[in-house]
Amino acid sequence: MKKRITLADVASAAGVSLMTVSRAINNKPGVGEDMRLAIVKLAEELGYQPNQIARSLATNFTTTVGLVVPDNTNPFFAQIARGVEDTAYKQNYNIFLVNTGENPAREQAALDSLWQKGVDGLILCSSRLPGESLEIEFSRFPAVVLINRELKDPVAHAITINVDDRRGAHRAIKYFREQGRQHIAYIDGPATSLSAKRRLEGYQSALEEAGIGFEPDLVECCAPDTEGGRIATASLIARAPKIDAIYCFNDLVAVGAIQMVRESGKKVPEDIAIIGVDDIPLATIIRPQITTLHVNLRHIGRLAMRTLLDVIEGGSSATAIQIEPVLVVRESA
Amino acid sequence: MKKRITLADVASAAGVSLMTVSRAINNKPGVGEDMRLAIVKLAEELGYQPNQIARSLATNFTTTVGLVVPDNTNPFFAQIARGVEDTAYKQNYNIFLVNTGENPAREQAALDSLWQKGVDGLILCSSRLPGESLEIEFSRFPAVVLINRELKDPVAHAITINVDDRRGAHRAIKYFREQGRQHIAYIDGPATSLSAKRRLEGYQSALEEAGIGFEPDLVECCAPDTEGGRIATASLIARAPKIDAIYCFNDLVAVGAIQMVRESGKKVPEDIAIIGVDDIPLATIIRPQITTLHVNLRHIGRLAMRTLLDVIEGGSSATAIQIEPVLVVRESA
DNA sequence: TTGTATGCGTTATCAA
DNA sequence: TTGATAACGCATACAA
Repeated sequence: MKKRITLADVASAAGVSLMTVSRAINNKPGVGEDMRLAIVKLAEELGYQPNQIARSLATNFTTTVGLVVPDNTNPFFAQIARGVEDTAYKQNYNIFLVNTGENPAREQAALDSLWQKGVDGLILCSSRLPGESLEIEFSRFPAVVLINRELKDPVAHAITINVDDRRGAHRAIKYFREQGRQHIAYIDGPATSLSAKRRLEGYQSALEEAGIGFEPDLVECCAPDTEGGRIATASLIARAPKIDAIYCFNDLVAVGAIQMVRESGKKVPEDIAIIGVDDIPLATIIRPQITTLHVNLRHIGRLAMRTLLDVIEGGSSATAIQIEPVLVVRESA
Repeated sequence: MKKRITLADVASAAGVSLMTVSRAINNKPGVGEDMRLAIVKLAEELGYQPNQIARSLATNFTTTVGLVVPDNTNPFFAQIARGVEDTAYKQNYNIFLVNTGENPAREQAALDSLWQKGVDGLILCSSRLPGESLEIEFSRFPAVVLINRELKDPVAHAITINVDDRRGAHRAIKYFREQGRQHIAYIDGPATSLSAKRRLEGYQSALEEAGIGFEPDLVECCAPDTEGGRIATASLIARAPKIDAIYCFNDLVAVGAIQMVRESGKKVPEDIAIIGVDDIPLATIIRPQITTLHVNLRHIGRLAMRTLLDVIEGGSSATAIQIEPVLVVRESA
């Protein structure tokens, strides 16, 4: 393995002091322009690359941020991660990716580890940590962006980014109503999920706003996948044969719903219209293509990173950001 | 933001020297057992967490590795990343995730950046770098694992992991032959792709082995997605109506093929059998469920990280690892 | 404009 | 078994 070239190496090769080289390379004032050019050129020739570790020890900055997600395999977080990394790259930051597997202990361990590595900031997605633990994290990390989690009270250098699930549900229900649908069911995700709670609220309030009452019979919970959608739809149809529309927790559930509706001899969307959430790639692959609520997740990732950098640099901004989902009308509704 | 507790703080609180604390915490010899316990306990109480940056500067190790992928949004790499992170976590390592977007310049910049951060090793997926550049990287990183890329000559601390695409193609063709299929077509991916090249070779040699000649007319290239599969299948059917089996570059292509076969009035698998590659989640969601070549990508990720750690720790192993795909028979063939 | 001393928090090295 | 001192490579503060 090759030896590392240090500032000292460049300095002695240039016949100047270490500090002059440092200033030249970091574009700091106090160096003659001709000298600077010569030094930069020499450093390049020698193949000098700054040792970020030494730099970090001296400055207390690492140009490094932590990204904590439940599972980077989930397209939802994968898209966000991509967005985060995109703008991180542009700003010469690197990201530590950590999975928690929905396990609070592992999440806590991950945060400790990131803290020991001195990250400049933290992007925390769907944290499962209790509120008190979060507060402790806020107090030790210089900057935190929280995605998909709400805060009771605003915190100094913490910013939350959430999808406006209530608004999304409103859009979907309103669309159903405009199509003349009368009996709108909702298949919700696991009760533990924050989004599930918010979407249910949205569904409920939208129905009331539309003048149709909320019927508990028309709501069913399920695992947030295709199989869950199949099961929930089957029992929904059995229990309330009159339903003519189903709002689904996500697109995978919607796929299961579509399959089950068809297997029961009804047509999508003629007999039963279906709307999903997420706009995953699958939504345009299967037939009928799924009408769904779309959010630009990669954009959220970029926004999160930009916001985090703002906080790190001291230029604070809003403390709670809401993202509006857009209804993409395709074939299932 | 809270002040950091350092070794010195613990030392003065314990009334001993800095080094004694260091030894106690790192379980190094030279400390009385009673003393060690007392110090560890005190450190815990004070909330001491080692500063990894200082430690790295002193030891030249960072317990950090770089993971470079074209796009972490692609399920193929997302699965691998998850596997890598899983075992990294268990060994108290953190991973830097970087996307290249298939852009060699960005890939090179990413490697420089990781090198500056002093990573202990590198996992490089589907690198687009020319061979000479790769050699330079091998010489400066302490350890490298290359996924989905082959090396002409074995390199000291570089290890390659590849899916045995030729073998996979053989399996598929053999299965088709056992079913009595006579005219087996192949829809290949983009010619630039290494896997595409290997799979085509496998298809060709398998046909020859089976005693049926290779007909160029039965091969079509396409974009590696559903739309590509649709287009390729359409022209394949038009050109060679007698085909009764299609081996597809991946599952998305297979989905397109299935759709197009059906739209042309034929049945899957009765008239035309279809086999894909990858076993993505979609394979079990759509009907008919796709028969496909499965590789455990998460396992590959874990293997990659384990292997990398072996190299870092000096315990070298094999230099080229091949992973065998498994044929999962479902409904499409 | 340039150079010198000092410190960042830790481990390695030697001495007690 | 312990402790003092010098690195690690860089940047900050101050002196020339």
